[in-house]
This record gives sequence, structure tokens and C-alpha cells, in this order.
Amino acid sequence: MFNICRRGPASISRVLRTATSAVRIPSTRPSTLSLSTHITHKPALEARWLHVSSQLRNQAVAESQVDSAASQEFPAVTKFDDLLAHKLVHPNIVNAITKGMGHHTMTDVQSMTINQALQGTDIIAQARTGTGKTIGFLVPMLQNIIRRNPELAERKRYSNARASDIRAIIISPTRELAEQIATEAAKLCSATDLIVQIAVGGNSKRMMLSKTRREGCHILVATPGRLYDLLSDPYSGIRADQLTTLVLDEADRLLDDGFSKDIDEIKTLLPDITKVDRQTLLFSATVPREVMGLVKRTLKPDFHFVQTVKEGDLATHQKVPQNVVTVAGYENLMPAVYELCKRQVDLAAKGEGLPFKAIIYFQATASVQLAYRTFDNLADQSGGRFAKSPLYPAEISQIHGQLTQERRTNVTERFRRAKTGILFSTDVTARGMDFPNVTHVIQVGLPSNREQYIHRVGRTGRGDKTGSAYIFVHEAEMDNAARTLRQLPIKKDDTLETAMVDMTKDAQLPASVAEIITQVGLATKMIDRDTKQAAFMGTLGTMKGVRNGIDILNQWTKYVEVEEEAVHQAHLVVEVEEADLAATEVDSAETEVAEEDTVESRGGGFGGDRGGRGGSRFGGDRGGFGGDRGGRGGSRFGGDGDRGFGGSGGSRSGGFSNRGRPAPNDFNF
DNA sequence: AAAAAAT
Repeated sequence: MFNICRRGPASISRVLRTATSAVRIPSTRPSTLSLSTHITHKPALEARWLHVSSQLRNQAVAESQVDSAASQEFPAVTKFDDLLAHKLVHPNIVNAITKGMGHHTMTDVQSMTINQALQGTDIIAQARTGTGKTIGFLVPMLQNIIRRNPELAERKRYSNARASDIRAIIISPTRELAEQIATEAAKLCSATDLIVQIAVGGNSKRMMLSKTRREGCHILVATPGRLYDLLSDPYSGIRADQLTTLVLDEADRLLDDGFSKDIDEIKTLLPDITKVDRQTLLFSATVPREVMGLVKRTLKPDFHFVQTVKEGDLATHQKVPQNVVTVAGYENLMPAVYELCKRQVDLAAKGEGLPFKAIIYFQATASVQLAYRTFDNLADQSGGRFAKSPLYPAEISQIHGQLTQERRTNVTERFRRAKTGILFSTDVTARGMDFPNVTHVIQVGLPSNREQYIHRVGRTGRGDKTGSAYIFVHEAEMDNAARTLRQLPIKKDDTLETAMVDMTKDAQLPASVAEIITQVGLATKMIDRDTKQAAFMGTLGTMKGVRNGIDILNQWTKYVEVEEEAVHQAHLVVEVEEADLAATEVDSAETEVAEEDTVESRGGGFGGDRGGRGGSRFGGDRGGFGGDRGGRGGSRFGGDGDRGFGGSGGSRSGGFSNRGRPAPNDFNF
């Protein structure tokens, strides 16, 4: 059993005890005391949990001095140059970091993981977004290869690298992240003989293979599908018989439902770990307890859990203010998001604040497409086709899995370099991607889970930069939001005029609001019906457990055109759900009590496997869909008039309706 | 039910 607990003050001391037993500070520690993480490599029967938060660190230092003399010590390493002084890492790698990339002081996670992983132990490391995890695993990984083959550290005129000599494999959940990691790895290897290759889907397999056969490969960065494809193909020539390191970046994602099977299958194609010893490194900003069972099965029993985020501490940055904007209807979403963007672009134009660079996240690809086209159309108003966008100079772009890989790569590169711009995105870019100087992360609707929220927010405020985050949520989804995002420091923002207005009563709107609504309305009207309908269906798929979901969709169809057939399908989905919910209502109430119980009694930690994932995050408190409401009211959006779900105006079937219930205004997220 | 990932 491990001593770990995810929340509550009671767990802190427990954590402290385990932390102090594992963190040793030598008597000769530097006076800076910054992050003297000296980890003994004494044989461990259990995993050790290392926590380095500022409070804990000081106590750990104070307490561990007592027995530090008895422990085997490792030199303090908080600067990359220290790795040279102590001959821990080859100069050709260290210099690439210090002279080539300009990094000198290590971040917490780098100091912790480099020290620890150089000793060969398996590691799971959790550290906040944008704190340099990539270098944290690359350095020990490369050094451990060089230790076995010192000749690889020197650049030679003729390399005799082969495609069958892979020493390290890094797996990433997305192609763009794999590219980014490979680029970073290549920089670190630039003065060595180590060869980095990339294996991702969407690219020509044949081209990749011929390049790899020609140049050889020591480090392979890959996404799961293509990696499996290559390893299982006896004619690919790709072999990893001497694999020393396996890295899973965004580990919790890769061990999650969709991916974990792929990872298991890939492991069957790697050399038997009892014959070829291999180090496994897992990295992520989030490690939800649901995956800990899988983590334990993935790592050796004496693995170390390096956490630079204290138990119960936030995985988000203090320096990134987080805001929630409540909207009255889905039709308010685009106007409100536009209002925010326009405000920031105007501020930047006046020299107040940084150039506006934002990523706007949606749950569905179709929603990204609709929003992207809407914003793109804003440029075409009032001045013909060559009119300047009201958001100029911010460039509008979109990215999602529906684009060709070529487009995805282009958009990524362009947005990386952009000083200002707006990128509409699905969760493809949510994890790991490093777009410099993103000032705003804007989420439209709820993310699939808490972890995705954290990773999306993590696209801003990277390194020493700041940024801010917004999430737009429909009134009726606030209960779900509060549950999913509990304990996060999210403040209510009500500075956007278009968020809560009743758009059906446009006659009474103030001029500034009316203008935005008119502009967005016209831009929406220009979009083809298929795009709108796809967005409608995509949104429908995310509406599980939303109170009055049918009302919301009904209202929205006045602004996005939808075929009768789609309306019919929506009806069916909602009806099935309603019946489903009614049946499980009692059930889920009981489950919730049980779940609460588990959390409390979890104090002593969790042994064993939780028996799989899939516990609904939206469990319990479900309102079901109440009543129907005939569509009424012309709008600036035009649409096709009333496309409501054949409701008989006003009559409500009641039941689970939350009308009249006060909107939650205490955001104890 | 959505996204991502192999052809």
C-alpha cells in the first residue's frame, strides 16, 4: 500500500513523512537551498513519493539533515552546468542546452527527474504545464544511452547508425506533439552521433522508412498507431532489440481508455524486459488517481513518483487568472467570444497589453469549423470581399483531426510564429503543445474532463510568461461545470455585454451589443447549412446530463439551420436519454453516496487496480430534459424562422426542470 | 457522445 492521498489536510503530514524519508540533503548542500534534491538510490521495496513544493521542501530539508550523513549522497544539481562539474552528463548534451538553447537554471521538475532518472529507476513525474518536462526526460534518456555507448556522444564524419539500433522510444498522444518533442531531441543531440527519427500517422510511411534506413535511428518519437505498425512489420527494418528507455509523454492520456490497449500491444513488440533491462519514464501535468493502477503495472515496483505539485495543490498556475462566463443560450456564445476577442485586439492596438494571441477550444470538430467560418466571415462585411477583418491584425486559423496532416503542420508552424492570432482548435492541441506567447486560452463549453481543462489552460502562462483563461458555459451547464472544475480558482466574469442578453428581444438592446449581434448574425448566415447542422449534431453529443438540454437546442436552432431529419434525430437521442436517466436516477444517487465514501476512506491510499476507468464524471445529479418550448421570435440571425422541436408554445412538461431555481453564484470550483 | 490515433 502506498501512502498517498489526493486531498485534505490530513494527507499532508502523511505525504511529508514519506517525502522526508526519500529526500536526502547532503551536509554540503549549497547555501542557496533552492532545490537541493538529492535522492539516495537505496534499494526500495516500495515506491517513494517525492513532493517538492515550497513548504514541504523546507521541512524536508530540516528533517532530513538529521540522517543525511548515513545516506549515500549525490551532488546538488540545480544548474545545467552542474551536470558538467559532476560529470553526470556529457558536455555535448549540456552545451546544447546552455549554449545552444540558453537554458541555465533547471526547473523543479528538471532537477528532480534528471537526478533521479540518471540512476536508472523508473519514474512517473508530475509537474505543471510549461515547466520543461521534455528536457526533464530527454537528458537522462540520452545520457543513459551514451553511458552504454560512449562513442555515440561524439559527432563523427561517417555515422554507422542503423534503423535496427533504436535505444529509446518516446510515445506521444498526438502527431504535432511528437514533432515538437523530436525537434527538441534533435537540438540536444546536435553535437552527438545520436539520430532522432519520427514516426507518426498522416505522413508517408515509405518516406519515413527510407529516411530512417538511410540515416539510422537511436531515438524514435512516435504516435501509437504508426509505432505499432512499424514494429509489427517484419520488413520495416525498424527494431529496438537494445531498448534502454521507454517514455510515455502525457502518460495519463496514453494510459487512458482509448490508448492503453495500443500501449499494451506495443509493449508486446518490445524486447522482454527481463532480458533487456529497460527504464520507463512517465510524464504529465495531471495524474488522476484512476490511472494509478495502470501506472503501477507499467513501471517497476521500485518506481519513484516525482511530484513538483503538492498533494491537493492546483495543477494550474497561480499566475494565470481563470474566468467563467455564463451565457443565456448557445446563440450567445459566438457574440460573447467575439466581444472578448475584439476587446483584447482593440486594447493591444492602443498599446495596452500584449498582442492578442488566443486558442479557442471546442469539444467537437464540427463546432470548431462553424466558429472558424463565422470569424472568418466577419472580415467580409461592410466593405466587400477585400474588407479588413475587425480583428485585424489577428489572423484566424483552425486545427483539428479532419484536416490533412500537411495543413495541420502548416497551421501549427504558422501559429507558433504568429505574434497575434486566433486559433480555433479541438483537443488536438490541448496537451504539450508549446505555442510561444499565447495570451488567452478560451474554452467554449465544458471540456471532456478536468484534466483536459487543465491542459488546455496550460497552453498559456508557459515558462516565465503570464496569460489568462476563460471558459464559456451555458447557465444550465453550471452545475456540471462546478462538479467537473471543483476546487479550481475560477472567478465569474460578467463584463461581456452579449453573454446574457435575450437575443430574441433585439429591439431593446444597447447599440454596442446590437452591433456585435448583427455582425455575428450576418457572418453566421453566410455559412452553409451542412456546417451548421454538423455543429448541431456534434453539440448534441456533448449534452448528456444537461438540464433542459432540449430547450437549449430548440432555442439554438433559430440561429443555426438544421434539417428536419437532424431535429428528429435529436429528439430520439433526447428521448432515449430521458428514459435512461429516469431509470438510473435512483441508482446514481446511491452511487454518489458510495463514491463520496470511497474518497473519504481513501486516506490510506489506494492499493490495487480500481478495476478500470469510465466512472462517469457527470454522475449523479442529472436533471433530464424537461418540457418543450415552441420556437418563437425572429432574430438577426435570420435562420429559417421557427425550427423548434414541434413544441406547443409554452407548455412545459415540468418534472426535472430547473426553471426558477436560483443560478449558482458561489463558484466554489 | 466527442476527440485523438494506422492504411
